[in-house]
Amino acid sequence: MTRPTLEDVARRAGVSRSLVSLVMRGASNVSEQRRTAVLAAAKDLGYRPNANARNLAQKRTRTLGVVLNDLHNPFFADIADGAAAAAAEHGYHMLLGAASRSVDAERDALHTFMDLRAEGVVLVGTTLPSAEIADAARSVAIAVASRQVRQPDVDTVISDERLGARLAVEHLVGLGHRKIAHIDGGDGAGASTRRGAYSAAMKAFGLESETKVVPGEFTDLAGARAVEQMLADGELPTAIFAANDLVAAGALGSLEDAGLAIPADVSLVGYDNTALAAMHHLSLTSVHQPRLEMGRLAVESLIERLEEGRARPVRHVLTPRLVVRESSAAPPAGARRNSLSVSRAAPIGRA
Amino acid sequence: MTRPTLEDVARRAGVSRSLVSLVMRGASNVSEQRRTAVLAAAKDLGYRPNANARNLAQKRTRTLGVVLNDLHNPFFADIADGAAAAAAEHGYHMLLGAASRSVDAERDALHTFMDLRAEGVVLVGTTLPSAEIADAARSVAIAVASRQVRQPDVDTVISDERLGARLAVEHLVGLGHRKIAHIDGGDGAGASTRRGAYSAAMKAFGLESETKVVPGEFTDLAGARAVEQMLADGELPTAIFAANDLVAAGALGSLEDAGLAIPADVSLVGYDNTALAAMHHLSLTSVHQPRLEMGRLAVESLIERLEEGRARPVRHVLTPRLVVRESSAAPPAGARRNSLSVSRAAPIGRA
DNA sequence: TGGAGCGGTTGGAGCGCTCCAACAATTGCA
DNA sequence: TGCAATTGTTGGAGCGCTCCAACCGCTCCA
Repeated sequence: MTRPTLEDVARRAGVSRSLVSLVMRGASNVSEQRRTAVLAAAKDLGYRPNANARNLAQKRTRTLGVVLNDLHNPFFADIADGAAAAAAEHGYHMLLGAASRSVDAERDALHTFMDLRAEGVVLVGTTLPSAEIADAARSVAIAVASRQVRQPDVDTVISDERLGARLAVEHLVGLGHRKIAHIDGGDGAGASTRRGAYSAAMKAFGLESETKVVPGEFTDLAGARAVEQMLADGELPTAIFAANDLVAAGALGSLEDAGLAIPADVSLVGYDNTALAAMHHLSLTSVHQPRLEMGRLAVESLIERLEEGRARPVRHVLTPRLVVRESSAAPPAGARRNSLSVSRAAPIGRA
Repeated sequence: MTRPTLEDVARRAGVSRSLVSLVMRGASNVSEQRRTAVLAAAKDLGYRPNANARNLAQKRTRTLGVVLNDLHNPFFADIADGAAAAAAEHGYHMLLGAASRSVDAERDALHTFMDLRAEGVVLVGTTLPSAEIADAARSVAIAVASRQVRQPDVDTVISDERLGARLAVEHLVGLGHRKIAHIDGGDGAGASTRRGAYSAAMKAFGLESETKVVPGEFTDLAGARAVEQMLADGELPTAIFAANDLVAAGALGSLEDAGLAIPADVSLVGYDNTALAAMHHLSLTSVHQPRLEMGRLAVESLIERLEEGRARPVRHVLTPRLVVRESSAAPPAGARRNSLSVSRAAPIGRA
């Protein structure tokens, strides 16, 4: 598999290496005759320029790396898509590195990009210690998406979590709810921020005393369990604000199994507005984050650093919005002053 | 951001470039004293070897590229995870290229990897013309996962679709179903194979006359629409074999909305056994493909080519299995000889 | 008629590394 | 005691490209 080089093409076309190089780079002042000769020779030989040699000689790579904490998270996938679109528009190659939720894998991917001399790296949802990020930022432009990192030289793109939680709570309060519980994401990435934002929102609406956080994690099973726990404790609220859509979906399942109707008996709000929430069958009210936009801004921040020489770090805080679907409505008539007393009925909907 | 080179490290440590190179590559016969001196100098300077220069000089990269047709497909993500694990075990770097379901983006990613002189490339679910794949295979080792490609020099890893469909149909037949419809994936990747496999399975069980393909695509909305269509036509079968889990989920929603219970009134089988199917709330019986294994085998095929010099192409056909959950059961009592006559009831489960 | 200017082309140096032959310093053994 | 073998270290060539100064042959115009 020894691939042809510039030299081979030059020889076959009867020109110098330099001329071939010019043609390959699409230079303008090359005679049409030679250009076609070179192109033909290149095609015959199946020649493709060696990017390693080119990068070395040019001292630039026009490549951006994106490190994804988890390939399975649709939220991250959207950010990557947004980043890809922006990279393409600006004429950069984009490479991905996937870390299966392992810090070591994240570090590996970051180092691989640094070694390849990627000009910038976007870290998406990574759990790398900020000191390491700051360290890397000394030799490559770095933007962090979907995580708070306050470091000089590191750009960040996040969405306003406090606002997101407030939108959810406000919506529910507007519908007449007071007992609004939060099933949290445990120690998942961003869970504590969201939990805090929920508490703050409750307080802002004078519902501090109704604040209730039920421990969970970012899975549907955790959502289901949390609801079962609430049912067992006889402390079901009239509305649940779940840490994300997956948790909300799990909660919904358990509620229906318990014979409760959504949203007639209990309202449900998720977070992230994933495809799951949009599913006709679930139709979850959910807080949307502008994911594509986040990826795009991360890349554009890098490009500002690279091409306009910006040095001062930038923080983008994007505005989430609430997408209202069918999982939220006014609380049941009798529940406005009291907590709903649950009569466990036989499951319906599934025989 | 001009990064330090070997030369800089050598000067600072008071040794030759060669010695630094040896240390960086972990060579054994270097005195302990110099090794620590070099390491210290490298650390002070924040030195990381330039992979471009190294790859160029070494004429190898120990890098594999993975081109994903779609970052959002959890099926592909699992294949990538399997590939990553195998690559790491064999000491290769793995880079991802994501194409948002665009052939052009797939081609771009493939070419980027070829230009970087990746030693092998795994194409996951790509829609690239086979001629192009064959062409690329002349200069880099290529394995294709989750798609049929019969080309010399190209390894393939697929799962046995005919068996998968047979498992689904067999399961339903075993439960007593005869009217088993298929909601297909339209012209999505692999949809026609699956459709054919369904027809073949129906025939194998002597149910050729009951064969019914309802057109759809790989979305939950299509699944929902297909069911609505069947309801409108008054031709609801007792069981539905959906092209994938998303379609099954959509179908389930429409069925429940129509007041039908799953699996009491209609049984449902999905495909891919995604996280969606496993969700407590849906609990879909589904055909599982060994996805991680597929990724692993793709990478191992490449490594056989690279390290053992295998030239003859290899085709891995993996065995799917059925994961039975709660969406399938025996057909309703009266339905065994006749088609179910649907009495449209008010939706339940959701008020 | 003799430059200046221009489009097109070329050789050579250099990018940061590896690899190899060669060498210096030590050790082992006849 | 002499020489081979061994261990540790080094300079230089070369990987495949880009970039730059220089050059060639023309045309154009003073």
